[in-house]
Order: sequence, then C-alpha cells, then structure tokens
Amino acid sequence: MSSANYFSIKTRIPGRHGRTGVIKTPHGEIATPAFIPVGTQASLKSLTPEQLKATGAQAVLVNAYHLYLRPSAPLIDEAGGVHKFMNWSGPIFSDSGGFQVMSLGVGFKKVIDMSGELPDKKLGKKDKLAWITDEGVTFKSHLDGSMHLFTPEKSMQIQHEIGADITFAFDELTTLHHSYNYQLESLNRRTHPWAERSLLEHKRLNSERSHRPPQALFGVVQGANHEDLRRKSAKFLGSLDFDGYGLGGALEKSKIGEIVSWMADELPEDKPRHMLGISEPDDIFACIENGADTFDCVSPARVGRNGALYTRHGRVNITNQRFQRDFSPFDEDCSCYTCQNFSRAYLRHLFKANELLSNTLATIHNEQFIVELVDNIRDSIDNGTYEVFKQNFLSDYYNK
RNA sequence: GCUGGAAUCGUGUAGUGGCAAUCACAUCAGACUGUAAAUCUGACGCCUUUCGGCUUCGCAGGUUCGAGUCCUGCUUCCAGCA
Repeated sequence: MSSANYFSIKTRIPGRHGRTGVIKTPHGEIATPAFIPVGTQASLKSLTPEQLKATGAQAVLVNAYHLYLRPSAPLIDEAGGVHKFMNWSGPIFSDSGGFQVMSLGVGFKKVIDMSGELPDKKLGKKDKLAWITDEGVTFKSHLDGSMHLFTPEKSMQIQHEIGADITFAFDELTTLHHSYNYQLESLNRRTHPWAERSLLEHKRLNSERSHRPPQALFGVVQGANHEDLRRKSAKFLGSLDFDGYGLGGALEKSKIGEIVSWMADELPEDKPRHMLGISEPDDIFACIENGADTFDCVSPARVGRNGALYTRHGRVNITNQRFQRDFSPFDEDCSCYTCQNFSRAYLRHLFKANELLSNTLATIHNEQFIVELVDNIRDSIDNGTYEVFKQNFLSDYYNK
C-alpha cells in the first residue's frame, strides 16, 4: 500500500527516538504509542468486542497460525474477513506465526531476567512441535498432531485471507540460548530472505485481491541482544519497502531499551515500529522512549485470568487470603467497569469458585490498565511531561 | 440382639509386616511478556533456613528386630437378618 500518509509523527521526546503519532488504516486510525491487546483466535479470551472496546483498546492482534489451523483462513475469507467474522470494526493486526517457531519449537521464555539465577538450558517437558529449515517451518499441529509447512509465502497468503490491516513478515524468533553464529545464520539464511519473500508475496496478493482493503506489511527485526546483529537487521529491513517494522525476538530484560534504540537508529524514522510481545510497565517505558510506537502482548489477559491484577502500586494476586473480607473496590483509582462495580472480596470469590466471570472482570481491568498506561504516556509526551510522568509511575509501581 | 464390614492429613481415599505414609479435592503461596495457558510450580503432622529431629493411621493391650498393616478387648459407624 502507499505509505505516503500511512504514518505521521506528532511530538518527539527531545533527544530520543520516542514520539507520538498516528497510524492510518482502512479500519481507522491508531494514536501512538498504543497498546494492542491480543485476541489470538479472533477473540480476546473472555471479552466481547464491546467490552474490549470499552477498555480503550484501539486495535486487536490475531494469529495466523491459530486461525489457519482453526477455523482455516479460507473460511475467514469466505466470512468477509476477520473484522466482520469477529465483529471488530477497528484496526486489526495479524501475527505471522513466527512466534510459534519458538513457542512450539523450544518453549523458552521470550524475555529473560538475568538478574536471578542463570536461565535453565534444559528443554522443557513439552514435546517439540516445530522444525526449521531455510525453506520454512514445519509445525505439528497442537490440536491434532497433523503436520503443516509454513513458508513466508504461505504465511502471507493466510494473513491476506484473514484480512488484517497490518500483517507481519514470517520470521525466525531465536532464543537467547542460541549461539552468536546461529543468530547470524538465522538472519542471513532465514529471517532476512524470508522478509524479502514475504514482501514479494504480499505485494502480489495486495494487487490480486483488490476487492479487499489494502493491507500493510511490517518487516520483523531480529538479532537477539547483539548490537551488531540488531543494527544489521534493522538496516537491511529498513532498506526494503515495508510499511512499518516489528521489533521482535528474545530479549534480556535489562537491555530492552538499549536494543530498541539500536534498531530505531537504523530504521527509517517515518515508519511505525511495533514492539512484539511486550507489556510489563517498565519495559513499555523503556521501549517507547527509545522509539517503539505500538505494542501487543498476551500478558495482561493471561495473568489476569490467573488472578494477578495490575495496580499503580504493583501487581497483586487477588486470590490472596487478605482480600477475603475486603469489600472495597479493587482499585479506587481505576475507572474500569470491574473497579467501578465490584469489590476485592467478590473478585477473590469468583476466582476461588472458578466462575467464568472472574476471567472477564480481571481481563477488563488488566487490559484497561495497560491501555491507559500507554495512553497516559502518549499524553505526557505531547504535553512535554514524559520524564516526570515516568518517574512518578515507576516509583509508585515498583516501590511497594 | 445376631452376622458381616469399616475406622488413615480439612474432606474423600491408597496402603495387608520395613512409611511420615498414595492420590484427588480443598487450603496457602508464587510464576506467567508476537497464547499448546480458565495454565503451571511449590508448600500442606509438628519443630528446623538446610542437614535433621520428634510424634502419628479410632482407643487400650499383645505378637514381632520392626505394626497403618497380624492377634485380643473396647468404642463408634454402615449393611443384612431378627
């Protein structure tokens, strides 16, 4: 698609890569920075689209791998595209399936905190379900065990049939346990050639499928936490005609901001940058100030379903016994539906009783918390009060 | 009243001579960062940070190197027969 008016920058953080702006898509605009909740299977688990909208979410991200397996991409195409299928009229992103290279392949964590003990190099108990070659990735379906080959072309065909506004190039997500040489080979033999192949197929599909709204394609930068590889990857992909860029890969938590700034140094300034799979508050600040524009992450929804809720003073497990007779609102300062209507004791009760409503109420709160955090960061950048806002927030959140 | 069966962690259970003793649920705590996740991990007799120590399987005796397990009596409960 033409990138002329695709992304416009509004305000910059002085002396840094961070900025506010607007992404224009056929299904509406996204004011950036923005947090994009994840609805992997064309549904944000436990929420209706109306409930998701009410959290302030501007867009949602779905996953090509999952939707390809079930209900299948042609079926979504037949339904008129994913917007219609899931009844979400705003912008939609689709992930390429690249993340499953890692999650189904080796099952390591994406973000590693090196401050504790050394990460365990043992493979998990899970059986490996993905195998990589330079041609693509063979997946063993986690649903029925059947084998499937994903190539860059296949991923783009799926993402076009799904019909998301913003798609991602098929990439290899390596782990921090891979050697430098493996990371280099991964870029040279897979992620970079795959990006070119994705782009070519994407352009072909955009013109072939002119009956559908034009889709955008973001190339995905890899390189783990090696500066030279990150810069090399960003420079190479930045030279290609992508509409924007995904900042991907496994990361050492303490280096996130630095890594984003290396990539932002090399990437074209006038294209949006999406930070894949990040949503912890400290990480969000580190990424935004170094040039990330949008984020997606399953974490607010997943930790919420498991009873962990965000507050401005840190995350708490609502199932703790101390909330048994606490009839005050979950968070006095929060304007979400959950906090406006229900007590801590009730939320705890729902979790202990395994009531489905626990998932819904916790997800509403957590998604709104992270969406609002990023909205507030955006406002603070526009107002020139970013540094103050950041210091206040982080000191409240991490000093309990 | 007779006959048969049963009593083990909060609850339901496993265990028929070498056990602080199975499993599940409940309870308590923690984790989760492009979702194989309404999932996973740990604790769960008492003391101890660990090593380890102590006391336990209805009650009281007994056999045995050793008893939740075998024997005797008692208590309570269940089923069938009166």
